[in-house]
Amino acid sequence: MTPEQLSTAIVGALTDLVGSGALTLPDGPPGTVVVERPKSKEHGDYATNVALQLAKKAGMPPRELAGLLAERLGASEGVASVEIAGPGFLNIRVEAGAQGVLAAQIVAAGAAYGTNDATAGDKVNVEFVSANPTGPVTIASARWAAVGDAIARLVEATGSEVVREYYFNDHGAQIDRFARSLLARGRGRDVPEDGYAGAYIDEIAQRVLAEHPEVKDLPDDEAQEAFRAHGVALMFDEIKQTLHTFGVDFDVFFHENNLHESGAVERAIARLTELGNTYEKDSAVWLATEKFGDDKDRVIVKSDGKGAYLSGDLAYYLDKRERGFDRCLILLGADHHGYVARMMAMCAAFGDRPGENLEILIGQMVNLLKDGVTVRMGKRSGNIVTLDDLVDAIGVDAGRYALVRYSMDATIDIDLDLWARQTSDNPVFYVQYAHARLASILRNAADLGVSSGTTASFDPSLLSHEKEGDLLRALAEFPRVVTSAAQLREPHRVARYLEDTASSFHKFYDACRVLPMGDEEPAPIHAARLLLVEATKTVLANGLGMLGVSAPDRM
RNA sequence: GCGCCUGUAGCUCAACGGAUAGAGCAUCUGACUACGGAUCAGAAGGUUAGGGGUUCGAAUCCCUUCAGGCGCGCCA
Repeated sequence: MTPEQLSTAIVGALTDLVGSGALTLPDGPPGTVVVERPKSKEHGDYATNVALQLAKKAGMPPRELAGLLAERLGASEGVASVEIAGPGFLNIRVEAGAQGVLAAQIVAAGAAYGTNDATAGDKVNVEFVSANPTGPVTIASARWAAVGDAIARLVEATGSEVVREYYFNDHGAQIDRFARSLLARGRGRDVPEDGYAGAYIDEIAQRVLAEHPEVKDLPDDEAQEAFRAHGVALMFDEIKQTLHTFGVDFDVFFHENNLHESGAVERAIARLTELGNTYEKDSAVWLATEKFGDDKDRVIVKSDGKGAYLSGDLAYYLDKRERGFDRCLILLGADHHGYVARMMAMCAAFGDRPGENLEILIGQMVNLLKDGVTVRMGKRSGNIVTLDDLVDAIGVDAGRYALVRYSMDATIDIDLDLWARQTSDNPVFYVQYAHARLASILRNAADLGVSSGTTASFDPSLLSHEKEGDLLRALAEFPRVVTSAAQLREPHRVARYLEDTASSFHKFYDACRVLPMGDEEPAPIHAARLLLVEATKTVLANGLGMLGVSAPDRM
């Protein structure tokens, strides 16, 4: 008996009540009902607050409505008891057998358990990282790499077609500064005032010279262009490699230059003009964003005739839409939050729906603590902590998990010294350990010749121990956790869920012997528990997979 | 000055508007001659920054004060 099945049963009960005239609901019964796993066991296996929600509409005191429902629901198959509690909660207990079958269902579903097709047919573009190729991937970008990829995996798990995209900004003043810095270092001069410092600039300059010796003899202006082209290429390869090592692979690397060279920018502006949302003032072209909720209108073509920064994003957004994406997600750091209003206004100016066709997710910053002190970081200052550093220090799994475990709304402090210790302070070990332990039980079972048997021989009612029930209920929760995490774009919910489930497993393990001891003959209870072990392993592996974290069989 | 985010246990953080606000770490007390003790059982720890409001019910929504972070260019 899963929460979904209970929900269906409750809706059925409501429909019956309305049909029999015992209940009046102006809007009819709801399509689904929230069934939750109560925090306290005294509140049953599952609980629902429907009676509280519907009381007002039904014109009936909540407890009375709850009473009607309890009567109907109590007669349902698989339901052991229903109690009315507090202001009108329904506390439901489920029969062990009805709950235990879930173990077999999970094992049968395998890697598919937890996935659904709720958003099937949606084409979703997830743009993240998109750091300028003027330096290595920093720890700040690392957060978006981990979170963006996890969101992509989650959205895929709910049935959408997802493209991971990186917007490669190879056009503009930042790149000019980068090129000038390379030239300076390549010629043994100090970097310009507004240039990029940092040892990596030297390295890149030397590599460019080593790979392209002819650059050495070019005049400054030509050499600078050569440094720009080769330097950007080198930097970009490095970024791709870093992200790949981190388990993040993009489907599309979109070059900003394309937009400028293909006339896409002009086309986007023409489209907005057609829609009556641009105007000229002070010999510049403006986009009327204020009427779509922005603080003020924005320049898109400067008075010198050059496109303003926003013009590239106009064209880029239009391009994504023309490529058929229903939903465009963009992950940005909090230092770009000021950009959201104008982007949303731009979306509306195209006649699209902000929040639906365009979703901008703002994540707060990552602070680093070294020796208990916040490390101040900046590419320009050359004081950089990179994603590679993070991976070197704590590995890919711990790194990804640490970055994905927290709500994006929270700034996080990563204590490098602590994480570098690789102790079990990191909750990922707790989850991975549970998985390894599960794998170990299955190995031992194979050695002992114990098998979980076939679904036919599996007796779900044997899984009647309190800890088995707790674990089964945790496992039943997984699909809903995935769905809500995907909808809310909050992968940290999956991480928290996995920790919770791992905990339920460890408690079960402590209380319930899975394999026969000594000369004991294998009995149906061993087979049933072994199936529960397999089901748990499946859930942990699937969940970790959605976060891009490995599920090791041994540690 | 305006905008966005945050403020929850000693620390790091959870909690679709739900019941007694939960985990981990740290602290204290217990459990290993059998499936991985990287575990488990228990204790202690809170005026959810302060103050109003909305309702059956608020950490969550609204108003306000305070504190911190990040932004507010015809820069990119």
